[in-house]
Amino acid sequence: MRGRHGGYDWRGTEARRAGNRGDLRPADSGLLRGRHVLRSDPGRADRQSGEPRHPRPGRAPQPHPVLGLRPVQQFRRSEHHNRGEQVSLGGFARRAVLHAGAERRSVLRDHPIRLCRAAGRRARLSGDGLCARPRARCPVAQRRAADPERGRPARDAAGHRGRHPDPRASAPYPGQPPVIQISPSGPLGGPDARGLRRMDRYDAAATEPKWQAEWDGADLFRATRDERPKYYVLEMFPYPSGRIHIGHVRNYTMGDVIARYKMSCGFSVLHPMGWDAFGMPAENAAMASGGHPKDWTYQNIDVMRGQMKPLGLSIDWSREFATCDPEYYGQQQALFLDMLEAGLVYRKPAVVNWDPVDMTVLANEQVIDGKGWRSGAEVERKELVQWAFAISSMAEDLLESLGRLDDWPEKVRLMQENWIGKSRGLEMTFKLTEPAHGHAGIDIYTTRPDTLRGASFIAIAPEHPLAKALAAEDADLAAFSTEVRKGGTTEEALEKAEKRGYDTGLTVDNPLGGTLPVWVANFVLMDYGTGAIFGCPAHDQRDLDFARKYGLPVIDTFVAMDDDSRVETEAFVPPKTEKVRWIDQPAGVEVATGQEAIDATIDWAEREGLGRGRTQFRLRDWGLSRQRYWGCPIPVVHCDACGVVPEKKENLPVRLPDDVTFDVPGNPLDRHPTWRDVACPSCGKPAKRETDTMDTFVDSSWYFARFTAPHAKTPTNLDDAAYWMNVDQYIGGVEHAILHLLYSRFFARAMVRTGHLPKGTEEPFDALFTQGMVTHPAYVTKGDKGQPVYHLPEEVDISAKTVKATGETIEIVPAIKMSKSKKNVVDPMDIIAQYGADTARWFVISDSPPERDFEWTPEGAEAVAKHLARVHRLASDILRADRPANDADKELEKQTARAIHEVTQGIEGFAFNKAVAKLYEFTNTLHRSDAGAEARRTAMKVLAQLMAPMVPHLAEEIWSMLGGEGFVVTAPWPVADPALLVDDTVTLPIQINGKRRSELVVAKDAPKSEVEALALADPAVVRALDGAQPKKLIVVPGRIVNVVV
RNA sequence: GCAGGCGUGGUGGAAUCGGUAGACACAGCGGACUUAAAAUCCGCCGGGCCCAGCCCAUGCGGGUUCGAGUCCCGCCGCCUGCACCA
Repeated sequence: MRGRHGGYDWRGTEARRAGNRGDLRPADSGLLRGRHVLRSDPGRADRQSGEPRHPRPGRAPQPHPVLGLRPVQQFRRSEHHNRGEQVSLGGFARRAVLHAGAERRSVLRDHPIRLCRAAGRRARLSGDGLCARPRARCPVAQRRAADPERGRPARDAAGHRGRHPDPRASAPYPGQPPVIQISPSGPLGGPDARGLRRMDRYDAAATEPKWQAEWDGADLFRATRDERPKYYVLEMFPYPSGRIHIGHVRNYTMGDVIARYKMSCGFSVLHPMGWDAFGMPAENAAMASGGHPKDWTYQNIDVMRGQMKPLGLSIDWSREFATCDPEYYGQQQALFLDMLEAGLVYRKPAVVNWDPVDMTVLANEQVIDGKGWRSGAEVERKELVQWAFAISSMAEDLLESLGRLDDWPEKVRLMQENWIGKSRGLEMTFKLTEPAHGHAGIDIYTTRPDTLRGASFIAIAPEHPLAKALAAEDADLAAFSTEVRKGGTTEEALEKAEKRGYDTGLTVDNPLGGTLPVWVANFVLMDYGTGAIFGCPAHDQRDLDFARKYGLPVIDTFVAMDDDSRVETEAFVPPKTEKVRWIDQPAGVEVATGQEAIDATIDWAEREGLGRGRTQFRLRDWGLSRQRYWGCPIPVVHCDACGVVPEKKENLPVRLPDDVTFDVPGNPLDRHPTWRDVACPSCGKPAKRETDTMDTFVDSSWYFARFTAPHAKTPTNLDDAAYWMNVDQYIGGVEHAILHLLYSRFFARAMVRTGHLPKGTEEPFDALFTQGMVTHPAYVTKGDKGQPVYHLPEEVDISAKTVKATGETIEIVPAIKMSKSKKNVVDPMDIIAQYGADTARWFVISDSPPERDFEWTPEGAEAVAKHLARVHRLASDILRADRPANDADKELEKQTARAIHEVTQGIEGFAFNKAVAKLYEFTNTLHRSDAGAEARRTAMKVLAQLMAPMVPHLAEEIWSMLGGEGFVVTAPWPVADPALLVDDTVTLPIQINGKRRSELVVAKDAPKSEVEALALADPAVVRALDGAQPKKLIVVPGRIVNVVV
C-alpha cells in the first residue's frame, strides 16, 4: 500500500522515511489544501539560497505540467511521486497519472492550485493552470478582454471550452514567478515580524502517519502490569462485515478519548481490540459467492484492521484476536465443558422457525412476514432438543445486582429489570368438572389473582399436555393447533397475531361458584408459567378481544374511584398503584390498589387452600444451539451406548472442518461424514459429534475476560484477570442493552463459579456507556408501483430537491439509521482520505451528545478540517510571537484554568460535545488574547493537551512545535488551579413576575439584604412597581432575583 | 402488541439542583482584504409588533410553582429492543 489514499499505509513507513530525512519541519510539512499560503516576497528566497525559491521567471506562464487532476490532495505528497506513477486519490477523483515535469517538485510552489466553490457546495479544484470559471463569468478575463494593455493576452491553448489562464497563475509583474498572496492582515493575527508567512498549513497526510510511527516505535499502547493503577477501557468489538462504518469510528473514538485521557492521568491502560467473527453473514456470503466463510471473514478482518489503524487509536494490537480463531473457540469449548459439569448447561426442547421447503431452521431475521426469506414458504414453529444455559437459575441475583451498577445508565438497568421480569403471583389448580386424559385439573399461574372474580374462561397453550392429548383424538383441534403454529417465533409475532381459540368443550369448577369453559388459545405461551391461564376480559386487553370474539362474559371486578362505567371495548387496566373500588372481591377487599389486592388475595388463597403464592421470572433459559456451520462447535459426542458424552479437554479445540460447501440449505456439518462420525470418547464405539454450533452471543459473552490474557493456554489466567478486571469503562450501542449485557453478566458469574475468573468479577463492567446511532438523511422518490426508491446523496440536488439525472422531486427523510438499502451510508474512509483521521475523530464526537444519534453532514466534516487547520495556524503564530508579558496574561491564565476544568469535566462525564465546544471557545479566546508570548505559549500547550484525546496527531504536532517534552499522550494531564476558577462578582438576572427584565452585578458574597436593596432600586423594578410595594421578593443567592408585583 | 428512550432556531446542539432559553458550531447574510473568486479576518443571525420597550416561542393539551426546556397527568410523532442479526 502506498500513500494515504485508498489504501492507507498505516504502518507509517512513508512517514518514517520522511521523518528520517529530517526535512519534515512542522511549518513546512506540506499542504492539506491548496488554497492559501506564501506571502509574496520573491527576494527572500534569493537571499537565503542564492536561488529563486520560486520557479524560474521564464517558466511561469507555461501550461501546468499536471493535467486533469482535480482534488488537491494529490499534490500534498507530490515530492515523493515519480513521473508517470499512478496515485490514488481520496475525495472526488479516484486516480490520476502524474505527467512529465511533476516529479520531485512541489507542484504548489510552482503553480497555484485553486479551490473554487462557485458551483455550489462541492469543492472543485483547478490544477491545470486554468481558471475554473468560464471566461464569460470571470471578471478578470472580462476586464482583460476589454483592456488588453493591462492584462496578459489569452493563450491559444487555453481558449477552448471558454477556458482561460488562471489570472493568478500568471505573474503579477513580468518576469516574476507566480505566487499566491494572502491578505496582508493574514490569518489569525497578521503577518509575522518579517512580513513573511511560511507555509504553515497543517498537513494531516504527512503528520498522522508520522506520529503513529512514533507511538509504535515507543510501544506506547502496550498494556503492561506495573505500579500504576490500571484502567480497562473497552468498546464492544466489531463484527467484521467488510468495511468500517462511521458508527465504528464514533464508537472507537469515544473509547480512545477515554483511554488517552486516562493514560495522561497516570493509569496503566488496557485498550484492546478484537473481532466478533462468527455469524450468519459469512455463510450467506459463501452461499452467494461460493467462497468459504473463513476466507471471507479473515479477509474482512484484514481490510477493517487496515482501515482502523490510520485512525490512530491507542489500541494494544498485540492482544488482538478473532472469535473464529481456534485458539479462542477452543477455550470457549473448555468453558462449555466446565459449565456442563457445573450444571449450568443442559438439554431441553426449544421452539425454532422451521422452513418446511428448505427443511432448515431459520433465524428470526430470515423470517419475513411469517415466510422463509429464500423459499417464501410459510414458516412453522417446531420443537427441537437444544442446549441451554441455565441463566434463569441466576435470575434473582442478576436482578438484584442491577441495583449496584451505579455507573450504568438508568434506562439499561430498567430494561434489564423488565426483561428479567420478576413477579409474584398465584399458582392454583382449577379442578376439571370431568377428569380427561388423566388430568384431574389444570394448573394455572396468574399475576393478577385479585381479578379472580372476573374469570370467564380458562385458556391453555396449544403445546399444553392436555391440549396435545385432546388433539390426538380431535381432528379439528389438531388442525387448529397446526394452524396457529404457523408464523415466526418472535414474541412480537406472537403478540401481534390475531387472538384465536378453540373450545375444548371441557369445563373446570370455579372456586367462586359455577364452571368455566376450557379453551386452547394461541396467545398463551407454554414457556411462561404453567402454559395455562384464567381469562379476565375486563382487565386484560387480550382476554377482552378474545371474549368479544367468542361471546364469553365480561365481568368487572373493580371500577375507578370516580367513575362507575363498565368495560365495553377497552379493558380497564389502571396502574397497580392506583386505588380502585372492588366489586364482591373474594378476599374481601373494598377500596385498595391493585398491588394491595393481589397480596391480600394470595394470602386468602393460601388460607383457603386454593393455591400458593409463587415468584416467577419472565427470563427464560438461553438456548445456545444453532444449526449452522460458522460458529463454535459444541464439544460433545452422541453415543448410542453412553448418551451425551463431553469431548475430552485434551482433544480441544474441536475444529471446524474446512472442506464444506454451501450449495444446499442446512448445516454442512450435519452432512459431513468424516467430521461427524467419531469414536465415543467414553467407550470408543462409533458415535456422532454434535453438529450444532454455539450462538454467537456466547463468543461475545467472555471476550472481555480473554483480553486480559489473550494467549493463555486456558480460557483465562486468574492472575492477569485479577489485575485487569473489571472493565472500568465499557462502551457500545443501546441495541445491546438487554441481551449481550445480560448474557455477559451471566457468563461472568458462571466463570467465577467454574474458577475461570476471580471472585468479585461477577459484574464485569463497572461503568457502561451506550452511544447513539449514526444517521444520515435519505433521498427518496416513488417507484412506478409506489414503492420507495432511494438515491445516493451524489445523485441528488439537495437544494432543488430533485434527482439530478431525471429531475424528479425527491423527498428528504431527515435522519435515519445508515443502511446500504437506504443508500445513505457514508464511508469514513472517504473523510479520512480527504481530511485525515483527526478530522474524522473530532467530527464524530463534536456537536451531538454521545448518547444520542449522530447525524452526518458533509459541511460538518469540512468545517472541522478548517478548524483544525486554524488551530495549527494559531500555534504557528504563537510560536513566532514575541509580545512581552502584560496585563492580559492573568486573564488568559484564568481562561486556561476554566478550559482545563470544563474540558476535563466534559471527558469525565462523557459529554465530549461539550468538551469540544469549550475547546472551540478556548481557541477563540486564545486567538483574541493580547497576552504576552510566553503566556500564550503556555496556554497553547494546554490547548494541545486538552485536544490530545480527540485529535492526537495534531496535538502531538503542536506539542512538539512548542517544545513540549516527550509525547503529549504521556504528558501529565493539566490541572486547573481552583483559585483561578472563582469569580469575585456575579451577574444576577432580575425577574419581574418570573420574566427576566434586568440584571444586577454584585459581589459574589453580597448579603441578601444588599441584593434586595439593589434590586428594588433597579429602574426596571421601579417602573414595574410604580410606587407600590412588591408582593413578594425572592432572592436566590448567586442565582436570581424575582420581584412579584 | 409489550418494554425502554428521544422530541429546543433554517441545522447539529447548550442550558450542573426548578432560576437569564438558544453557549459552541454549521448554513445564511453583511463587511474587510483581493485585480475577481476562493482562502482568511471582522460583524449580524428564533419569530413578531405600536421596536429605549413589549408580546410569542423548547412536539401538542392541561397542571404544580414567585419562576417549568427541566417536575406531574394526558396525547402525538420518531427511534431502539423483543430471546436464532450482530
